[in-house]
Amino acid sequence: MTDKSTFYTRVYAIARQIPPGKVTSYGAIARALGAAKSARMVGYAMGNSPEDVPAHRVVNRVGILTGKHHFPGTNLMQQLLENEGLTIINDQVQDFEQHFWSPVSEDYTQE
DNA sequence: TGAGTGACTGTAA
DNA sequence: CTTACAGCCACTC
Repeated sequence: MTDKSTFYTRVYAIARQIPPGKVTSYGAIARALGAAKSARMVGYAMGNSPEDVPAHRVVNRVGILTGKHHFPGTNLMQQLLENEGLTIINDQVQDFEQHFWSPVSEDYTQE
């Protein structure tokens, strides 16, 4: 715990960069860190993510709130996303690709 | 030190 | 189209 150079810390750094009203996938964050195969670790890291990390903006590759059960509330994650202006139906983000935000795309120029 | 686990992803049938 | 299986890395006990 004394060393913050863990993989988790890097995940938090990316998660904090997620703008409001946007969502991303675990694989996208993992890929941004250069460890695309460690997507599971990303989700696992979210379980220990501090409150300053919008973990509710992180979903799986299909836009489903896979980690909503890890939130204190039953549907808190969904409520938070809806509060961001997103539409959640059946624990799934509607127009996920439309609200998808890539952590690596921040270096790219928006078209 | 070793084995187990996981908020995932991609490919196959 | 849907369902199933295997791989993968980093962390904890």
